[in-house]
Amino acid sequence: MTDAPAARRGIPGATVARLPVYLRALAGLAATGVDTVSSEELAEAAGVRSAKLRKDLSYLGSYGVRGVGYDVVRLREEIARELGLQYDWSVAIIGMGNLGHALAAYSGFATRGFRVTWLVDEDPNLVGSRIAGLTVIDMDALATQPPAGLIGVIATPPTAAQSVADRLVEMGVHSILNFAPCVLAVPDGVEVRKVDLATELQILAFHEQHARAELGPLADLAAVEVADARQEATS
Amino acid sequence: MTDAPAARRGIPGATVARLPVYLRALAGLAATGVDTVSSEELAEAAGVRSAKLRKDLSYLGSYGVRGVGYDVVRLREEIARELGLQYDWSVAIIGMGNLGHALAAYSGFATRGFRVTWLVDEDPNLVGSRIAGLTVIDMDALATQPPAGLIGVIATPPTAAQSVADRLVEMGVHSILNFAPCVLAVPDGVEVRKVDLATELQILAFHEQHARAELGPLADLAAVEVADARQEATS
DNA sequence: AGGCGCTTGTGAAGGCAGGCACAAAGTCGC
DNA sequence: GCGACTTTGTGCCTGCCTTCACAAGCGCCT
Ligand SMILES: NC(=O)c1ccc[n+]([C@@H]2O[C@H](COP(=O)([O-])OP(=O)(O)OC[C@H]3O[C@@H](n4cnc5c(N)ncnc54)[C@H](O)[C@@H]3O)[C@@H](O)[C@H]2O)c1
Ligand SMILES: NC(=O)c1ccc[n+]([C@@H]2O[C@H](COP(=O)([O-])OP(=O)(O)OC[C@H]3O[C@@H](n4cnc5c(N)ncnc54)[C@H](O)[C@@H]3O)[C@@H](O)[C@H]2O)c1
Repeated sequence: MTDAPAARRGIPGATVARLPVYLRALAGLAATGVDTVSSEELAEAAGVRSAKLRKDLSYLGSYGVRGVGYDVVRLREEIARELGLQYDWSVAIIGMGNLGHALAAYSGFATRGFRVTWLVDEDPNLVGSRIAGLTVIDMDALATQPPAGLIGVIATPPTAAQSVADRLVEMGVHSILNFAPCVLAVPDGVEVRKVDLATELQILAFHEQHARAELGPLADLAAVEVADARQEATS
Repeated sequence: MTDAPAARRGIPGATVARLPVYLRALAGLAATGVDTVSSEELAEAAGVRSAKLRKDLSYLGSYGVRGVGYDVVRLREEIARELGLQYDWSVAIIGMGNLGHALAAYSGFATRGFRVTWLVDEDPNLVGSRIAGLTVIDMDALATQPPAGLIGVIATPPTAAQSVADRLVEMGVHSILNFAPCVLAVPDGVEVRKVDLATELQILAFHEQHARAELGPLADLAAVEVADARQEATS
């Protein structure tokens, strides 16, 4: 914006998704006292190719020095600024079941520019109780003070996820992280990202099955066969 | 393979990643008694464009009927088979902390072709205890019976993740789901997928910042400013 | 039995992302 | 002060993914 002349709009989505990885790699390097890093070294730490890394960083501007590399501290600041981490973003977790509890107790948020500010549930037994130093409230209470820039984390059962999302959108939230295994319909301008365990495992199962098929055409499928014998064998 | 003449190799990765979503949408439709669905309807339920859906399904073969649509039951079977879900895959969760507990207690696995079979930790206080009906063991015990087709889920702190991954690879595992925020180095042929909270939030923060910038050039940044006043204001 | 309308499956085109390779640019040593 | 070495930034090319658009195919209705 006004204070970032080099930051042109239109950073590719794929690049944005990798910036946090670079940021973490840089944090690791900084912790070991390194103060300058080449694209080759940083790429190695981030698990990408160096050409890709350089192209990604070039979208932020020219913060490298040819023949030397990147200044670790400087690059961290630039990436963090690009991601908007110069602010502490508020996070509301909706649904304080097994997963919600684990998330609330997780310390990894605070260390990275995020502050869990609200814990929400609809269960009367939970509302009012204290978890990880916060008092659980209900959606109505959250709606009374909807801060701009709030990020909503949905950890309710899938059946409730859409209605929760609707209420969040209603109160002006336009960034949602969804743990419920379902598709959320939201208006344009609202960004939903999903974390889906079952999907990830199924993708792994696909690769596992194919890796196996390649090792041997009829390799023994040691995975437990499904108990209920299926009648139609072939089709 | 032998019983699937239509299943040609080389399904694009992007398509594989969407198949689980289609599968879930189909399950929802089947539950409501629908027995035939058009690409338009299914695409709507899955949150994608109908053309994309049709192209994705075409990689599996021609299971649709022109002028009618797809048979819900049949399509579910075909997708499930392609993903390798005719088997129950064994899952080992390594690291029984906050997250590991939540995962072990999660019922969403079993219902989708996955069976949590081993819970692993190195903490002597945890090894031997029972969680969600299973006895926690250590890595050595897991290594004595490494079943082919095992999927490893890493839920340890990031510092331990690489060594855990190494041991899993050693015992023949080549599908890993990593919850620890770090990059894992593995040999070719081993598939690692990561679930990374902090990354997802940071990506959301990026979009949040830009959505805000578009609404008004100098819109009020209501997000709490970082407490430690930063000396260098602009650059 | 034949036409009509609906939906699939897919060729073609456009866009985006990844990788290669090298010129530009800056540093270090002498 | 200059040359040689190192590393960045980027133009180009290749391949994958997405979207469009339509012909082929199927069932239903008359
Ligand atoms: N637990 C896991 O490891 C895990 C893993 C992957 C995905 N998930 C998904 O995460 C979600 C939560 O999982 P969980 O195990 O914590 O479930 P849970 O049943 O333990 O907790 C759900 C919580 O949401 C609350 N809730 C329900 N409707 C609500 C509403 N309308 N508004 C506010 N709160 C509401 C309930 O009171 C309950 O406390 C589920 O969708 C699940 O599929 C969980
Ligand atoms: N809790 C969350 O909500 C959450 C969210 C996102 C990411 N994560 C990540 O998931 C991981 C686990 O988080 P957590 O909150 O459960 O941590 P935790 O500290 O509660 O649990 C870690 C567990 O791993 C075990 N462990 C450590 N080293 C081990 C080894 N070498 N072999 C086997 N077990 C070992 C420990 O004994 C402990 O029980 C962390 O990397 C964390 O960053 C957690």
